[in-house]
Amino acid sequence: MEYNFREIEQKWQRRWAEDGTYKTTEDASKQKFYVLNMFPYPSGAGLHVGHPLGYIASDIYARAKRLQGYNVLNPMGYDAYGLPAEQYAIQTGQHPEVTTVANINRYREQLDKIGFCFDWDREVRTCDPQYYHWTQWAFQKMFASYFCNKTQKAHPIEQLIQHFEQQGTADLDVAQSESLCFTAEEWKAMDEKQQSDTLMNYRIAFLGETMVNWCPKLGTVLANDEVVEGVSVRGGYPVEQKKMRQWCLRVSAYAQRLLDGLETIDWSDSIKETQRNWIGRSEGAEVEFQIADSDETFTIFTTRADTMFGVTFMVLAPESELVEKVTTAEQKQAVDEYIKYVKGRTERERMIDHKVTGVFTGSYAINPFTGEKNPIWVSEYVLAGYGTGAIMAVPAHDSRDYAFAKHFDLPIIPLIEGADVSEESYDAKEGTVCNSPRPDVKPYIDFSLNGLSVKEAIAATKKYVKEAGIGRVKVNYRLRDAIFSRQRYWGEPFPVYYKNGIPQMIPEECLPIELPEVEKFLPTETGEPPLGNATVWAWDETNRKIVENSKIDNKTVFPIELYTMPGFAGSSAYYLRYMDPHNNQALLSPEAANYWQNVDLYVGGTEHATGHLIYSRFWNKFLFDLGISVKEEPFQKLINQGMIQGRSNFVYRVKDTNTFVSFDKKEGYEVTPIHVDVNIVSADVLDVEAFKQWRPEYNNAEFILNDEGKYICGWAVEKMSKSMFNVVNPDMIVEKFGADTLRLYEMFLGPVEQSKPWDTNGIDGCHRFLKKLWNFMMSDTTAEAPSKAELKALHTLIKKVTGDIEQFSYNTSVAAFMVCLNELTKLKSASKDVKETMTVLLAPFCPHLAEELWHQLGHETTVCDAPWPAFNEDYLKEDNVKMMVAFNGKARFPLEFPAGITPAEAEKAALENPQSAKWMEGFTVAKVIVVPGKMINVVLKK
RNA sequence: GCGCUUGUGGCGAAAUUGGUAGACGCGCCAGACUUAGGAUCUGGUACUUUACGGUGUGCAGGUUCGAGUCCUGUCAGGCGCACCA
Repeated sequence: MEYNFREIEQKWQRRWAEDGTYKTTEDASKQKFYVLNMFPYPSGAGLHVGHPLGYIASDIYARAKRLQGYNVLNPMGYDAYGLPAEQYAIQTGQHPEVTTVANINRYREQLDKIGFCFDWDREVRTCDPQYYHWTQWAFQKMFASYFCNKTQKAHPIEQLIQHFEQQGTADLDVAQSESLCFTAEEWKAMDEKQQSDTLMNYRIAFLGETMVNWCPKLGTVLANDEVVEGVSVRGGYPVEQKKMRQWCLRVSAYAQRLLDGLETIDWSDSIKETQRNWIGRSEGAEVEFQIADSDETFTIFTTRADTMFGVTFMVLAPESELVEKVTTAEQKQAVDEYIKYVKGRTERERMIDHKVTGVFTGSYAINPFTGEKNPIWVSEYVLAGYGTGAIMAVPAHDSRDYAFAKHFDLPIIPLIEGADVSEESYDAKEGTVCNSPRPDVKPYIDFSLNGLSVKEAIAATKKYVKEAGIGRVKVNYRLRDAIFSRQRYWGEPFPVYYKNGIPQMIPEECLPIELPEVEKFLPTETGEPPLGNATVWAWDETNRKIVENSKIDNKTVFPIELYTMPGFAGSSAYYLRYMDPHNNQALLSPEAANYWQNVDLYVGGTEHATGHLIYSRFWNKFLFDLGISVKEEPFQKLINQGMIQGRSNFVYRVKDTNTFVSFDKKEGYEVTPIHVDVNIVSADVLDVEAFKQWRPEYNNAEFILNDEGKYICGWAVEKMSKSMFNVVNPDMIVEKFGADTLRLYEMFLGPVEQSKPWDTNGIDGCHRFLKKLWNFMMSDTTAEAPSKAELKALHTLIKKVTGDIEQFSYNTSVAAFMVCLNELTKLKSASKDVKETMTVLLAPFCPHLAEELWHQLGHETTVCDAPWPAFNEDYLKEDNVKMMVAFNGKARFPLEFPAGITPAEAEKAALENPQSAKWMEGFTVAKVIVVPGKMINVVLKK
């Protein structure tokens, strides 16, 4: 009987769907295991062979875990809100929902053909009101919370209000946009609007006036991770900085917890490091400087408190509010011109060339350690958004300050013994401090750092600064608050309306607020976001429902927020929703949360390292503070699958002709390489007839073939994309070889984590293996107990596959299957036990085939519920052991010993062997090292 | 510049604690069966050498009886961050 994969795969896919084989329910008698893939954005192009790589790996893992007795949750869904559908809508008028649903259906069809064990009953779509109900709900909870630095967690905003009523801002240690100072009386005296504005300074979801990445071409703001090198990730359009009133999430409040949490999770070092980088913790000190001839002071942040004696000037960020205050009348014109120049420079220009520019303000600051007057400058190299937007410059020990000092001819004072700063600054944090204070200068204060190491000096200075009351120890983070509004249509609407300019939350019971219909998906003529086109988008406060805009009277009917939420809103807590996807009373029930806890294994690409994976962790921590999520970290183990690149093929057109020359004959011709569809090329040999049909202009193409009469194509590894004609579609592979072959081959290609080019050529080997396996399994079966040799081959496989499952080393598992099958075929094995065990081991990799074989072997139940085979070490033990006898580390000859021989006996036998005499001639034996089961090394001396 | 990561045949790649480098597959070579082969099966295949042998895991050192693996330095590719004080 032939291996008819089409019939087998169709049959079992249908049966699994009918029987609900992969439906998962909470089962307290079993240990849970939650496997999750990053859910896809359903793009119009459909899946290519690269997309399922991670899904296959996690599917194998999920299936193996189920066989090992776990209750496995393996859901799938769609990140359905996104820009491409909206752009398509703008161009064609097609509603994004229509496009999205069509794309989802196509994805589902393609996914179904590969035989995943997803529980589709738990599918979620971020654009479904039943789903975004809880996105809106979480936003409202963040609005109603603030973050306390002492408890390091979120609390209800009412607690903060109470604090204000009792003592104003006294004794307050909370996450905030800016440091405010008012008394309880002042708080009580505020009107409603003032109180609302004040609370925005503390809420976790808040309305803030911030500099945003504005993309004029897309007509929306973008998050930092959506902008690369000054252009948008999607579309590559220029992005500029603009001050706007936006919804923001106070992600920065969680910076320390986001950092600490990394220690508890099982992620790759590189991705953890990327996150640490992104969070950017730096420990330092804030020090206050008095402005000379003025009552004003200002604060700088430094990580090099030890360099206080080397400060020769101060620098303010051009955006700093201090600039105006300190600029003298004589310098005003120069400063204004400079500010104008900086504003004219785009973010991109500033990033590309680091020009040394700046201007003197005319004022001086008094160094609290030396008493010297340091000139205050303004320069674009100081960033307004980090620290205090002001620095003390120590040119001897900071390369940027050094460049600035050299350019403007400012003094440079070295502070480390032996540091040569004539050519460049000495930035290293090591060495012995000197010149602090300088020996030739009368000390200004009774404090010296001379003779200390840099580390000691930093600590000593911090201590002094704190005690003298001129500053404080401070930790700064690079992590910014997330901008949470987008000026788009296709996203979650905010459950917010505006009552006399004060944002109000739509009552929780009225959620979800559904996305309104609009005529046009573009911004309105007045520049409002697309939701400004909606005609039914007003909140009737008394009747608690959405009504026509025409009814807005700002007494009982109010306008609703026109912004929508960004892409990461819906993807931040989707893993929680899978636990209880149909619950319309809560995001999820406490029962579901307690059973499934968090994701045990998360699989996805590295591109989300600083976006989704930060936002999700933040979101989960917030829900954890609320007691909704039961684990502090959402994803315990993370595997990042590599990208599959395309392997493009080229034909070579001879210049000015319609003649194409074979790759191996093109020497001597002037040719233009042209991308050719890889689907009409097999093993780099072009299907000439198909090529003629491919494009009308090639109908009459002529070919210069090679000596074998073939047209050979050139090739290159490139990104898999339509324009390169190198997209390989999984459906085509499934059609030709079957899903099980595709699954096996994708794993056999190499380590899951590694990026690699797709090469259809190698797939034959995997397909051949399955055919051979089929023939072996379908041959006559006996009930006889397997022989020793059979058991050895089998248990070698059990050991290898069981170990590989945990390691994600599936390429070596496939190789082990091949070796095992070869062994068993040679042994003419026909034992039913052996066949059954192999079938179970195969089930995670090739579920359709395994299921068919399982039933052919006489089982009625699904192979998914079979027990995972137990490994027995005894079967691997040999009667005889071959050990290599080596002299001075060089392997010379193998020698056979009975199993269980002692090292001493082996040593004796090796030395007495006649073959050894030849090597030992003229030498004496210095020592003998026996590596049991492997090697006997005889160390010789002259 | 800083951080992470990877360098092994013609190709994709294997190699528990240092212990016969190159498993397995592709490709290639030879053979078998075939009217035929882009089917199937068998054997071979790191390089070099007629052979004995010699050389081999980016490069240069080191530790060791023994190094792909450990240490030091260095080069190259990939990724991330980047005027963060």
